Formats: sequence, structure tokens, C-alpha cells
Amino acid sequence: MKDVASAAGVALKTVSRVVNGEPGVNPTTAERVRAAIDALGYSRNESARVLRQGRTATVGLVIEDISDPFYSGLGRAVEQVAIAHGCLLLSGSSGENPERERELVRTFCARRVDGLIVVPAGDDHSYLRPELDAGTPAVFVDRPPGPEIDVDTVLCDNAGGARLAVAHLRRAGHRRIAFLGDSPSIFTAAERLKGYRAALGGLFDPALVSMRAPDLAGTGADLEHMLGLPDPPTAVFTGNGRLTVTTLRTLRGRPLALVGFDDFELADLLTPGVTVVAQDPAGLGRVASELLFRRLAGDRGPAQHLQLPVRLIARGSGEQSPSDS
Amino acid sequence: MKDVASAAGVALKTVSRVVNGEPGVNPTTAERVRAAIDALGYSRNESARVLRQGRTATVGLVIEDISDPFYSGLGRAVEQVAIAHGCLLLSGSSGENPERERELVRTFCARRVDGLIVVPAGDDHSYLRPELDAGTPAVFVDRPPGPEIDVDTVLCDNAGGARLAVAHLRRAGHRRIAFLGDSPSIFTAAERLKGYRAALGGLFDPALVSMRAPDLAGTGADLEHMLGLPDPPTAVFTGNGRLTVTTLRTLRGRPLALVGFDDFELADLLTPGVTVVAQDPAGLGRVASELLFRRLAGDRGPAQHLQLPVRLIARGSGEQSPSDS
DNA sequence: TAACCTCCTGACAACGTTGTCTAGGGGTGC
DNA sequence: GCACCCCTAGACAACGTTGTCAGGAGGTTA
Repeated sequence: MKDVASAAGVALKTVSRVVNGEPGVNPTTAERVRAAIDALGYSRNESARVLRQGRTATVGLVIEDISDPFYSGLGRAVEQVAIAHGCLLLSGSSGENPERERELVRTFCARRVDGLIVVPAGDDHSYLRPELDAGTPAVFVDRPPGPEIDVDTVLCDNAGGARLAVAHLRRAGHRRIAFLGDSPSIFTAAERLKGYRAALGGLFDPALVSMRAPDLAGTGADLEHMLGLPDPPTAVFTGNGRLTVTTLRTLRGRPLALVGFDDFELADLLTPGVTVVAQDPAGLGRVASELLFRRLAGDRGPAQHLQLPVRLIARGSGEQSPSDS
Repeated sequence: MKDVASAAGVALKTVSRVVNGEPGVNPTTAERVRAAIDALGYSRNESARVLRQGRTATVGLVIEDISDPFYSGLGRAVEQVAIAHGCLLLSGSSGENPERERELVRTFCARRVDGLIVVPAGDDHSYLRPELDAGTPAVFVDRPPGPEIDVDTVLCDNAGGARLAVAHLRRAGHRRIAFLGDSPSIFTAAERLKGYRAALGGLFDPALVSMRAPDLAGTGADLEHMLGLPDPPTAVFTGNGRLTVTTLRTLRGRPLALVGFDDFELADLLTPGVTVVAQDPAGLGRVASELLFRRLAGDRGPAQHLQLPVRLIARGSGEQSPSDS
């Protein structure tokens, strides 16, 4: 900017005014400055601007894994809202590691992001307190924070979705319904287990429940084991999209009624089509980021806790009767 | 930092030294400073640090659409390499819009990213010249830049992959092989058309080629039209993952041999399994970012142009003979 | 005891912006 | 012709950090 100023024969401040479109600059002078800017290929140093003004026009997004379609859909929605507000997105994957989540959040905060959107991996978020107190708003999405902090959250109706899935299978006549879920330490997995259990009532049998960290081989083995029981399941409820795919791959055409949590591309093209409880990742991202930008615009109201609905999409796999298997 | 300094009763610079782990600070003093840091919840302002040092430890990634599995896989790989080098990732989706690509790159540069990884949407990259001259390295991945600039590129063997696909179908006995591709303005689509055409030789028939911007309805209609020709195709080669899915959805079980460019999850679970020419999105991302970090480490050698291999994965759909349809 | 060295600490400038304040030039009103 | 005001422009400080350099305290050597 200094170079531009001397090239145009004006003061620093005048260049600053032109760059920022501030009023009170003679059009002739402004034109001369613009010419100098073009000639020198100058572009404003945002770091300095941030330092001076305090706002970075950057939002930090912490998700579990950007290459998971669920989270990348969520991320895309956040990105779009951010762009609409003139913000950029700093993003990072926690890989389900609380330590990494924390590190990402701290790094983002050190770079003075204006706000955070977090899919938490851990359940202790006391480390966020200083940042929140310093005025950096955070919105938790897909999973809530630990009890230490009270911030905006956007979740989907996990338990309700699970009840929906199990009720659907029960309507088709199933009484032995297995649940293949993620590690119970994960909020959504625990909630879905609750819904599953509630909808089963007296039919609940712990022998038909497998919950473990994503591990294709392990969950597949659990399912095989269940199928070998004297009173095997006639239907399966899978706790997330990855597990649904794992299960399909394990079954490989063996007929077993199936309802999966999370919709996925091609679910309709498989034979039979896969019945799912669909949530709306883009909706989660959109709502969460709109909440964040409302905070950034100055909303100081109490923390909001939103829940987005889920819906069951029947495609065939969930409508098979017990006698089909 | 100023507050920390006065709280600990030391000078600014001493706090700076402690924060940066610089030698030459009395352990007692350092401990006092650390206590003050904890008490005040201080975290270093990276903007100021960047301003002072000139390096942001940030890499910019411009891709087409973060929610596309191909690009999110690529993005994830870039992220991992960046993390390994202590860098954060600023990312943005161009949505196949050259204007937006340019805007993203400029915004990234204004924030002084240390380097750029770009999947270009446009073909004029003269706008990057000032940045390159200023020493910001860029690596183009999946598609090359326009002729105005000569930078590192990492592509996959598009034409070779297409030849592979068509040759595979020809071996199964097909002579009427349709090509459903993306807009010919997109580099990869054009290359794949070239490979398709080369492998067909005299069998090439423009009536069996559809190339258009991603548009489910349009491509589906083109395919339907081809199937209504007096001499219809007995096989289809689809130009990318999205189009493969579109085609599967259009065909909905109608038997027609199919080979798709790009592998996708569940391709093996469909009936028949979908034969694909698989490229390695994570590999593209990894190689590109390693190239970038080599530049950031000071490598000033001539621009490298790498090509990653593709491989054909036979799963059934590409092995059907013409008489099956 | 003087000279020197090491270890630790602090003062100060600088990075590139922008907010605030001041000032000159020219026009307008009386 | 004088007072006043508006328009434009520039000088200067400040944002929070780090690099450079200077200097004091204490120990060692001659």
C-alpha cells in the first residue's frame, strides 16, 4: 500500500480510502490510485486489516470427517451460508478424536475466527469457556456439547427416528430386530439406542445389540454371530450410513429386513431398495450457520436448542416380512 | 499479551519468549508467566503474528464442490498433508464457476495463504500471475491451468482411462458404444472424449455422444433418444461418477453394458456390479499437496506435471455381451 | 579488584492496515 | 472583504506480535 501511495503520489490513507470505497476522495485522485493498484498488482493484506479491526470474516468448522458424505453435505451448506455473509471457512476434521477437536478449536480461536461451528468428538468442552466469554460464539451441530457450557445446538431427532424405524419393522411383523450402532460414547448412537429400546419395549434383547466404534470387520462379525443364534434376528436397524453399507456388504443379498439411519445416494437403486430414516445434513448445516450468523449480528438471547425432524423413506428393504428371511 | 506481561510483572518480550518456547528465560520467570497466561486465558493472536512474520501456515484449497465424494476425498487428503505440516486449510467451492474460482483465489491470496491447491473451473489463469510472481506457489489438480501460467499439475490419465473402458467393452463384443460426458469445456471431459474416440476408431458415431453440463434430466433424455435410434447403443461409457449414477437411474435395471469413469461406494453392491475406471482422489490430493509443501520448503525447480494411473475394476456391468441387451 | 563473560530481561521499532484528528483550498453568504 | 463551511488530503497513533539490540546482575579469571 505504501508503494501504491508513492506511485500515485498520494498519502497512505488516501489509498486506504480508495481500496475501501470510502467517500471523500476526488474521482480523479481515486482513478490515479486505482491505476497504481493495477500496475503494481496490489492486494490488501487482510492480516493487517484483521489486526486493526478485530473481525476476520472467517468461520471455523470442526467436523468428524470431511470425506464422509454426511459431513461434507453439512459442510457445503455451512460454506454457502458463510459465503452469503461474506465469510470464509476454515475447516478441519477431528476424526472422532477429542484431543484433535480441542486442538482445532484452539487453533481456530488463535486465528480469531468470528465464530465456530462444531460437531464435537469429545464431551468435555470446558476448554471453550474462555473463548465464549471473550465473545466468540459457537454452535454445536449433530451432537450437543458437554454440560459445562450452554450454547446453541442443532440436532436431529435421533431417538424419534430410531423409534420410527423400529415401529416400521414391527408393523411388518418383526419381533427379533437387531441394532448395529456406533460406539455408545457417541451421542447420536446412544440416542438412537434409546429410541430403539423404547420402541421395542419387552422385545428388547441385549444379545441383538452391537455397538462399537466404526470397524467394518467387527460389526460384520457381530451380525454373523447374531444370525447364528438359536432365535436369530429377522430384521436389522443400522445406526448410521456407514454401518448400513457395512451391513449390506456383510449380508450380500441374504434376505433380511433392514432399515438404516441416514439416507445415502443409490439407496434406491439397490435390490431391494434400502428403507431409511433420512435426516437432512444440509439442513443441519444451514440452520446451524444461520444461528451462528444471527449471533454474529449481535443476538444475545438465551442459547437455542433446535431439533430437526427426520422422515422414513420406504424403499423395500424395511417392508419385508419375517417369513421372507 | 500486554495484560499477561503486567500480571506476571515482566516485559512483553519475555511473555513472547515463553509463548514461543524461546531459550534464555529463567525457569522461575517462565513459570510465573505461564501461570498468568492460564489465569487470563490468553491465547496468542495469530493475525498479529502473521503480520509480523509473513507466514500464515494456511493453505487455500479451491475445489468444485466439497459435497461431491470425489472432491471431498481429495480435500481430506489435502487436509491430512496440511496438518502434518502444521498448516490449516481454507477451502471453498467454485461450483464450476470461473468467476467464483477467481474470487476465491483472490480472497485466499488477500489473506496471504502460503500456497494454493486449485481444481480450476475456468481456463484463463492470467489473474494468478501476480500472486505467483509474489512467490505464492500454486498446484493445479485434476485439471490443468490455462496456457498463461506454468505451474505444477497433478492429473489422472483421463484419455488412457477412457481407452481402457472402451477397449474393455469392445472385447465384450460391443460396437455401438455411447458416451455420456460432462460439458466439453471441462478438461477431463474433453480428454475422456478423446480417449473414447481413439479407442473406437472407425466405430465412432457422433450420434452416440452426449456432452453437457451436469443435468440429470438432459443426459437421461439424450440416452433415451439414443436407445430409440434404429441402430441403438448396446453399451454406455459414462464420463464421471455423477453421470454413472444418473445413467443407472435412467436405465433402472434395463440391461445395457456399462463402464463408468470414477469409482463410487456401493458400485459393488448393485446388480450387476458396476464396472468402473477408478482413479484415486485421495492420491491426487496427497500428491498435489506434497508437491505444494515441497515448493513451500523452497524447491524452485521447473514446474512438474504428474499423471496418476487409473485402473479398470470389472464388476459385471461392463462384461455383458451385446446379446444380453 | 578490574576485566570479561554468561545469563537473563527489557526497550524499541517494525509489520500493513485503519480511525481520528488536523489543515489547506476553494466556494458561498452577508 | 470577511467569516464560514465543505471537500479533499495527509499526519499520526494504534492494533498485537516479534526481531534487534542494549544493559544489568552475577560469576569467573587474571
